[in-house]
Amino acid sequence: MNARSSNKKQFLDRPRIIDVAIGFADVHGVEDMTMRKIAGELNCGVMSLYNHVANKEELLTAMLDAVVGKFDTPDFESDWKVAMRASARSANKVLLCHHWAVREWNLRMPGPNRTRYMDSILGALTRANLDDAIIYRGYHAITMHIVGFSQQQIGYQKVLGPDFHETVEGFLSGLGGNYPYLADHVRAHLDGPDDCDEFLFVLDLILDGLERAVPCSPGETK
Amino acid sequence: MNARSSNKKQFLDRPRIIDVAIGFADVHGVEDMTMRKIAGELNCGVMSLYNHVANKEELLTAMLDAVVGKFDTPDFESDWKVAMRASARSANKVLLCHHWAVREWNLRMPGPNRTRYMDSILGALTRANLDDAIIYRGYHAITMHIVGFSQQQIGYQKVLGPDFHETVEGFLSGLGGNYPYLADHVRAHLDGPDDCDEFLFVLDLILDGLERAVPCSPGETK
DNA sequence: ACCTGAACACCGTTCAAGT
DNA sequence: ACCTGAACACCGTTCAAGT
Repeated sequence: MNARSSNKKQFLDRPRIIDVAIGFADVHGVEDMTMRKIAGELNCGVMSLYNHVANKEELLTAMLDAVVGKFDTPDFESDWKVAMRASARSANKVLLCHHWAVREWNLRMPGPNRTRYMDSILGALTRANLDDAIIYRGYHAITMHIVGFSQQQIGYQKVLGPDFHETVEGFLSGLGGNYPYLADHVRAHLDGPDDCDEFLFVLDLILDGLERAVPCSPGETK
Repeated sequence: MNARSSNKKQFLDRPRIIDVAIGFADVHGVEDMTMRKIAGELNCGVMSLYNHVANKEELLTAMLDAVVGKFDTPDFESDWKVAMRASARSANKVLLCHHWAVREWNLRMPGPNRTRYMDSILGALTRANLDDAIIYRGYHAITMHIVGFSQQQIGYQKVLGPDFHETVEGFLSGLGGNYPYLADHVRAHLDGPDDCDEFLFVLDLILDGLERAVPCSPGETK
C-alpha cells in the first residue's frame, strides 16, 4: 500500500489546476467554469484551490498564458513575411481550440509566455528593416488581426450554433425583402468559403501594406 | 395632485431600462451590472424588469444594438474610401464611449440597428465596384478592424489602469534586461502616439489593399 | 397588464479550525 | 505547509400573490 495515496490528501499543484481549468473551459465554456466545479473535477474542496491560486482572476490569467505558450514563434531564419504568416496561422489555430481565450486577451496583463511572444513578433518586424513608426503600428495591426479574426470566427460559430443552416435561413427570412446586400453576404456564408484562406488574405493585406508604407512622420500627408 | 404619481407605481418601459443599464455599464462596467442594481436605479423591484425584458442576456443584446444605432452609416454620395473612413471612425468613437460593448459584439445575434449597419457597409463596398469575393472578405476585414482595434485600445486602458505611467514602468523593470524589442515598444507607448492616426493608418492598409486586390484563384473573375 | 416579495439554486471568497 | 467546512454577501430567475 502506498502510504501517500490515503483517501483524503491529494497532490494538488498549480499546473494541474490550470490544466483542469483549461480543459473544463474548452468543453463547457468559461461562463460555466466555476471554482467549485474545478474543485469537483480535482476531487478536493473548493478552498483547497486557493492554496495555489490567488483567486479566479489570477487563474484565468494563468490559463491564458498557458495557451499563448503554445503559439509558434516566428522563425528568424526565414523571410519575415513567411515567418509571420506561419506564426500568425499557428496562433489562430491554437485560439480556435480554446474559445474562451480571446475574450481574456485584452483583459489581462501579459504573463511570461505572452511577454516572450510579443518580443518575438517585434523582433521579426525589426529584422524586416521597417521604419520604427511602421514597426510600432504594424505590431498592433498584426496582433489585432490574430485576436480579432479568431474572435470573429469563434463568435460566428457560437452565435449560429450547431444548427448552422437553420439559424441562417431563419435570419434570412427575418430580413424580409430589405437589406439585399446583407442577404447576399449571408447567403455567401452558406457556401462555406475557407476561413484559413481569408485569415491569410487579410494578414497579407496588412503585411504587404506595411512593407509598402512610407514612414509617415508627424504632419506628413498621405 | 397627479393621480398617477402615487408613491408605488412607476412608469417602467423597455427603452428606459435599456438606457439606465447602458449608463450603469458605462460608469461601473458590465461585470458590475446587476439586475438588482438596475432596479435600484429605477426605484422598482428586481422582478419588475422582467415584465419588459426576457432576461439579462436579452437586455445585453438590446443594449449593444442601441449603441450600434449611434454609428454613422457610410455616406453613399462620397467616394467609397472617404465614406468608409468616416463611418469607421464614428463607430470607433462610439465604442470607446461604451467600454463594455465590444465584448458583446461577437457574442450575440445582430439586432435591427446592427442589421441595418451591416447592410450599409456592404452597400458601400458594392458601390466601390469591387469583386464579389473581395467584398465578402473586405466586409469581414473592416468590421474586424473596427471592433478589434477598439477592443485593443480599451484593453490597454483597462489593464494599465489610471496610474498609467507607474504600471508601465513597473512592467518595464519586471522585464529585466531581456526582451529588448518589447521594452522599446513599451517605451514608445509612453510617448503617447495618436490612437486615431493609428486607427486610420491600419484601416487604410485594408482599404487600399482591397482596392488593389485581384479576385483570388477559385472564384476567377465574375 | 403590470408589479413584487419570498424563495431557490447557485456564485466567489473570508475565516477559523484542522493536519 | 497544505487542506477544508461553515458562513457571508452576493447573483439570476421561478413562482405565487397582489393590483
